[in-house]
Amino acid sequence: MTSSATRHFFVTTALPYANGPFHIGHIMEYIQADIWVRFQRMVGNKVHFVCADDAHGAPIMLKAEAEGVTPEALVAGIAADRGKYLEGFQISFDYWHSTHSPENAELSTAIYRELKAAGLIYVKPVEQFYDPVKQMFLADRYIKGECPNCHSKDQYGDACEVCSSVYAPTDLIDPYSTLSGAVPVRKTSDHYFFKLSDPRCVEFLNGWLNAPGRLQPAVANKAREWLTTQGDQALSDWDISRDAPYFGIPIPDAPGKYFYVWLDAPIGYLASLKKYFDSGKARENGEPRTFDQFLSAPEVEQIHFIGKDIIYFHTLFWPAMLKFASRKVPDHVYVHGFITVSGAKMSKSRGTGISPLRYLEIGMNSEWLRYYLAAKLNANVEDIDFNPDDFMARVNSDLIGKYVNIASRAAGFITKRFEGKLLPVDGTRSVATAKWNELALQRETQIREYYEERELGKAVREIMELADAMNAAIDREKPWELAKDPAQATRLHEVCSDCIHAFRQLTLYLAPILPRTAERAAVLLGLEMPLRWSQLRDGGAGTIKPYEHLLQRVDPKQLEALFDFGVPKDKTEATASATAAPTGKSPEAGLAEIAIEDFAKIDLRVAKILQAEAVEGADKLLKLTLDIGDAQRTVFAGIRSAYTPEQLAGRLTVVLANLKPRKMRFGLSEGMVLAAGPGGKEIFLLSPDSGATAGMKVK
RNA sequence: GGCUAGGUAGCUCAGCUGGUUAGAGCGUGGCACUCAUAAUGCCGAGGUCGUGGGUUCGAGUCCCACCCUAGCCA
Repeated sequence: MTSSATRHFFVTTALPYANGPFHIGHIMEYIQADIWVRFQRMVGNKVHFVCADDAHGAPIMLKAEAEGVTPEALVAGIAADRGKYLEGFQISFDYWHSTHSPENAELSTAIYRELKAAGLIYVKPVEQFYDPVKQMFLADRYIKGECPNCHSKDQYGDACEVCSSVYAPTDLIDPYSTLSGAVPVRKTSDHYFFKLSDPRCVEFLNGWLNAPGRLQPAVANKAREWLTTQGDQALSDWDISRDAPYFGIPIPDAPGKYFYVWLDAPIGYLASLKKYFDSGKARENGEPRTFDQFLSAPEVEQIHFIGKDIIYFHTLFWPAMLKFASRKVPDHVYVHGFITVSGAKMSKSRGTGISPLRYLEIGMNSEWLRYYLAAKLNANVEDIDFNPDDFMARVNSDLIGKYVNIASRAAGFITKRFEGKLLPVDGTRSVATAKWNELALQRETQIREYYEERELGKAVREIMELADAMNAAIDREKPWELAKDPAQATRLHEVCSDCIHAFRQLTLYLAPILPRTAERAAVLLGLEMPLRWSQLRDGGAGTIKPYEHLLQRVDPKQLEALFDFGVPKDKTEATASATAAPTGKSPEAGLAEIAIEDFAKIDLRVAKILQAEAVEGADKLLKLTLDIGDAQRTVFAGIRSAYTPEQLAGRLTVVLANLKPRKMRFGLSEGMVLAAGPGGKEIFLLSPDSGATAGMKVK
């Protein structure tokens, strides 16, 4: 029952850069947005949900060149793969387009012309590094050199990774192009700028940012800080042009100039929507208006889901661009944090993180992930952690043990004893389960609000509380005992009918998160599709089909397979392999006594460190080659924060030689060197007194 | 370095504008039960709320400093 009028939404997720497949972070964002979108549809609102590939820019141009294909072909290849991810995770986009499209070129050009007409575009010469071999200007990331501050070699053009100082690429000592190796030359070229510092922009943005409820408070704060900072950090104008060669959209009346990819990327939201309308798909979805009518309609709420890394573009440039191109501005930008894996930041280069494709390929249920993420997501800009043990516990306990279990406990009786027939809901009956319906409906408003506010974790908690209450009520009624007494048949029928009605309501509450399970449950229950929030109040008599399992449990083997890249399952293991002492606790407090036989199982030996080297891609590990007397061993030790390779080579230490070898991403670690200390810089490697030689047993 | 957010039971997280013995779920210990995908129910154990100061009759909740984590710095 919606008392308010139907709302109309235009919803997007951030456009993924088309130089590679989706990673788990993309999928998380899509799942978050998709759950919200499905919820809105269920309560009767109209949503048009689109996205597109972000196809332009130098990285794609260069990658295509490296692979010997055209940028178009590269992007098409990426796009061809998108569908299996989106279907696999049940992301219900209405349209998926590309920024490399006629619609986007048309819209970008039009918006640019309007900004120009508004007096917000100007041209200014810019001196930049230029690669004389590749014959192109170089973005900061394509220039390396020696840090002007700490003199570390091979630092990028914008900041030093060693001393963290920030500088201009022209400050680098002995700069070189990472593309050709050539020494870059300075060259001047005209660049086009969007005058964000214009008082009109600043005034507009102040108003836009401060509109109540528009942005999450943390996001509004951040944007306001950017907007109001004075001095050399003050808001500056935005360089929106790039010189040829560039894969992008040509700037009108400016030969050899292209729009910077970040100008046409957000316009891609509109381009995708336009294509969706022009292709007739919007009409199929019940939207009679044209693209222009819809986009400019005041009641249409325009909403962007994005990650916290691109707040700057979406809260300053994007609304300002739209405003001064005389268009409607976004109503909300909803920002989420990143996903970490076992507490470690995911990173493609390090190979950590979860491959969404692998997740699907090894047969893991997409709804497990949808549920797990929903259980952890909130409306804040907070990172959330994917923890394998937590994942399994959460999914198995909540979805199987609590939710599905309710149907599973009652359906057998209904089918075998009552020919599948349900009694209608009746709160006046004396059975313990009869009151539950009322309880479930009391929580409706709250659950609805949580969905609306993107407090998915809270919604899940609320729903699971209901499931707990039902399971407890079933235990009070003991249907298995009622079943033994023919005189109690009616009572049994009442209890079990209540269970199935409860299952229907829980299914509806969970449907935005578990669309496929909800659909299968709907078949079982004979519910009309698509599912609607109003079916919470159905509660009549009905007939169900014989029950089949709707969801499987998470199998630990699958989780192992998911992480079987040699990545340590939890990052403490990697460091623990080097620090034998339990941190912070005295041994007598932490460990039980052992017998001498136990100690005899431990093969400790003096080892000579023949070689020590940093491990590329692991900032905590050193790779050690050890002489342990009769053999050489490779050991990865998490001691890089305390030792440099030079300090270690040649010295003696103690190694646990019969530790089960551990496969790591970087290779096999065949032992553990002993060290003490809490970690960080305070790690102290053990050494024998002088006279000891490699291979001697420690006893 | 500047800024932002966070640091609460083994794990994942709630704790509104400061107010009686700090909560939940999972895990764990015990008991019960067997309808249910080793599912469910009942009872219990577990926290000096990052550290150190301060304000207050009273602080996880406000202020200051510091430590740690993550991110942003166009």
